Amino acid sequence: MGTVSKALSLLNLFNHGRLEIGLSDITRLSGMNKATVYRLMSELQAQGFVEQVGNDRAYRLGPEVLRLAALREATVPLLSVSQEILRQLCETTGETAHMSIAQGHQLNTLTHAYSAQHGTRVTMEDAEILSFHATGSGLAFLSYAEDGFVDEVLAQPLALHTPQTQTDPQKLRAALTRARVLGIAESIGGFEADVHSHAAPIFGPDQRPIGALAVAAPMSRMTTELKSRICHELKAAALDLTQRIGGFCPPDYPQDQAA
Amino acid sequence: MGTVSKALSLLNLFNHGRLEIGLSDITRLSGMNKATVYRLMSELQAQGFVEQVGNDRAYRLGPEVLRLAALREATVPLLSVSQEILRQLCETTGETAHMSIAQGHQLNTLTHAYSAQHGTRVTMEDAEILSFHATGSGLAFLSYAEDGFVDEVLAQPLALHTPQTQTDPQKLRAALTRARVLGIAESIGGFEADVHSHAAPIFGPDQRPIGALAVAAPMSRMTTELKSRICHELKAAALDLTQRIGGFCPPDYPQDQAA
DNA sequence: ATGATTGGTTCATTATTCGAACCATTGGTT
DNA sequence: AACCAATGGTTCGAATAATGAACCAATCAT
Repeated sequence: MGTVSKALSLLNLFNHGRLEIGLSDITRLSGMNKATVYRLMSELQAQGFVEQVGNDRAYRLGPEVLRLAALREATVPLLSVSQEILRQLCETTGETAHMSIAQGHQLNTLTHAYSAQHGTRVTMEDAEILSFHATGSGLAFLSYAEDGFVDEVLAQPLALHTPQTQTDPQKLRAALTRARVLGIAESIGGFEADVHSHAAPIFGPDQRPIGALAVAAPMSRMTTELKSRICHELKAAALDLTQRIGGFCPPDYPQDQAA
Repeated sequence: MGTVSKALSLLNLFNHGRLEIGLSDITRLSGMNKATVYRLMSELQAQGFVEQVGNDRAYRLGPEVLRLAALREATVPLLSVSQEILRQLCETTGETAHMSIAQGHQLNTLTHAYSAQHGTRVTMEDAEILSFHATGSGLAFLSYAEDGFVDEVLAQPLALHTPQTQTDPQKLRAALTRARVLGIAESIGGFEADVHSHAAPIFGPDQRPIGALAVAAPMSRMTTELKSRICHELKAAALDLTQRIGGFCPPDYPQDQAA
């Protein structure tokens, strides 16, 4: 691994539970030498990717990432288009909608929208890490991911987020096959108890999945009627998003007959 | 300059006019060796900071920056708070409002809001590079920046964006002094012809400026009455933003008497 | 066919990164 | 007050990784 990758991998230590990290913690978490970490962080800081704050000198992500994100949006308007689509999707379904993308072996939520229709709702955080095997989004992504990638994910230890989490690779593969037929994956209480989520993959210019669009509802509200409305709206929304960011569905992706 | 800085500096080659760049162009623009550039870009690509697209293999910013930006927003909600404030600011003033932050020797717009009040308006792009000496935002930032920083900026050649651009360091310093007294800087047609912009600095936790909030109006609409409304609203908005991101105004920053 | 691009690769040389040990401060315990 | 265990930060010889001129292969316009 080159120096640049090492430095950038340090940025992956930050997450919602660890927005600020001190030098010693970074050293421990990364397993690198303290002097190395210090130099790398200093360079990241000089470039604005992290900043040091407070009297404990803890590091946190810097403002430079905002500029880059704004430019990325100018290149591929994934966020802005998603937000528009999510606003509509959460209204037509009455439930929480969110979008996430895969980066390496991680699936991250990037943006979400709530419906005002019900008093209770599934709540979300942006930049949250989802697991592939326990969420609708993850399964939707995997259902059209390369075989090798699926193998890698299923070969790793699969966390048991709730008592309902499916961790049997055999059964997960069966779920992926079902998802490929429907174009929609679902998870019933697999990540958060009491949450039933449906998701559809989003595709990039190379016809490979880049992430997923999902609708998450409290299990108590899930009816056959709601389920079919969600599936219908979700597929339309995911297709719309795929196309508007310049992507293409693979030829074997099931299209709705009525369209 | 370390390897990490070299790699990250390559990301600065991207801008609105150059969203995608081929290997040879990056080599030329950066002045580095082609093999070096190739390796650095490969590492950036492996980490998701850039991606290669199309049959010409051109590089563009990757999705990883979105994830980091979402996390940065969770740390310091600069963007989301700004957007809320800008929506209000553009309504009360009837003119285009925008927010920009300084990173190194660059000032970048991050987000903006248009008013629907008039048929004509000043239009903006996010992630646009502003110049310090020719914009209200730049002068607002400089008016409370460290002396050394001001010296550095004014020592560089100052671009003449329009015939009205002020490039005399002497007169610019005088403008900064005026801005310090008012808490507001202005630029009359200095960056874009026909645009009159007012701006107020935004401060970080260390009482130093991090960027600026600005209102840009067509010169033809600028009246004494509008000017005073803009100044009033702008100062309130900038103070609000500063406080809501955990920042503090320096003690010598002029507060409105009525508050 | 030709010549000039392009993206990508090789490998000996060289310069940078690495990391154990060290320093200076801070904050808590006794 | 003395002590200990943290913290962030620094040093310098040894080890490693970055460098860049030259080289391929493919594409494209002439």
